[in-house]
Amino acid sequence: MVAEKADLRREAGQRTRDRLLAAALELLSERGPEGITLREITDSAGANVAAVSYHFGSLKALCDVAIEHALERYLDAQHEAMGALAPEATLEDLAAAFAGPMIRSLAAGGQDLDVMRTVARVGIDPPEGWDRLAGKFDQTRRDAVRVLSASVPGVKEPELIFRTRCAAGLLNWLALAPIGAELAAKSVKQIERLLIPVVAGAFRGYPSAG
Amino acid sequence: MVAEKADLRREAGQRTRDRLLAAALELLSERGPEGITLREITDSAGANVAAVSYHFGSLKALCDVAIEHALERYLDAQHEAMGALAPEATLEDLAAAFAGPMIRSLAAGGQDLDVMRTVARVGIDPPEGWDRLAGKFDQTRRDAVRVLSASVPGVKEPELIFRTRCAAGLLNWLALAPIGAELAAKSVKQIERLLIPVVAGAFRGYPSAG
DNA sequence: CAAGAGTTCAAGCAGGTGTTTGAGTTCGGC
DNA sequence: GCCGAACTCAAACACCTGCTTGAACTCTTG
Repeated sequence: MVAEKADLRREAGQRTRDRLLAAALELLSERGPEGITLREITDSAGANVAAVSYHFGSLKALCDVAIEHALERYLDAQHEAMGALAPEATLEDLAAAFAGPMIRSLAAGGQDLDVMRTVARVGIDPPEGWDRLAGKFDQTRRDAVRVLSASVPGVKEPELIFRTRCAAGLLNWLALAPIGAELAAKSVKQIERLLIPVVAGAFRGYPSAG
Repeated sequence: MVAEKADLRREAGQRTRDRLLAAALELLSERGPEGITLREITDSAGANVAAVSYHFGSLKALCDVAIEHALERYLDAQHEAMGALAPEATLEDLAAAFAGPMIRSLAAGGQDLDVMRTVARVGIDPPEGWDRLAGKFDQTRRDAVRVLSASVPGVKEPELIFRTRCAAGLLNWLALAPIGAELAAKSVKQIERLLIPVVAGAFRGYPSAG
């Protein structure tokens, strides 16, 4: 309780660092790492161009940190949703948990949605970004397959993984495409009513093998 | 049969125009309109930078023409596939027709896949691009809903449209994301075996209302 | 108070951007 | 053979890119 001196210089520095990260996240969610400009970020954050070099070393490093932060928040949300699932959960339970973070982010907008869109872009914009981060999605995929293998009999694991990746891809598409923006105008309940049957149907497949 | 003089100047001009369009299409499919460079296109096409201004007026105009061409080829393929469907086609028939062009393009690669990816990017990269082209997708959507309304009873048309857009979104995601690249290594038959149950399942929804 | 670390800032750098220009080449029509 | 149209080209343009620099400012420490 002693060395709690408020070093105002460091606090101010942290604040501009955070503002830079927030501005970068918002712009990354809109245009991706390639469509972003150093001056855009610093203008939006109310900082000098040199602040990026000072706090992060380079524009690319700032983007990497912002993306990593976003991915962390994304995975936390997914992990929390999937972790609460019992192994004998129904397909609808699984679909609701799997799509839950995206549905809530769509309805909420703001930084939550920025996070989802930024992560979604990882899958399409920079080939090297995906290579570095691909492994991070394994856990959620395994969580889903665990439930699926009970709920969708007669379909082998590689195919269940494929269906999980399709469902994730669809959700990512919603985060980025105009249809997601239209969806975002609705309430959580309305979005669930529309989306969960689709996700669950994709999981189950047709004709069903069981 | 008379005025068929071969004007070599014009033919040569058309050839560089076509090379520019082909190079633009390939780069657009990889990085989208924002991630593209004039010199990249002209280098790849073996043309001078001024050729773009001469033949198209500007880089943006070249991209617009390339995207429009791609969209045309895309819609032709979809229209052909969906047009052959009988109103009483099964859900699997519909899914096979709906996903057919994408499946074949994934397996074929090359310019066919470039077309699909370029069109897919229209949905996410430039907000104004979608506004201009959104109407072009209505016909295919109506074709799908026509079959769906018979095969998926108890679900109203707006929801059927939503499911169709989800299916299209998933296919677009496959065109752009790494999972599509993995899929592309397989044969048409293998891709169909994996993908059609997912698309048909998304169309049908779960639990099925009928 | 002076020394110094942490942070911000205007200015400037080399290099890349899309576009224009004016001369140059190639060919058909007279 | 010569004119003019179609086309290509190197050079230059004004602007924008990410990044660095050296001086300033702010606050802590001694």
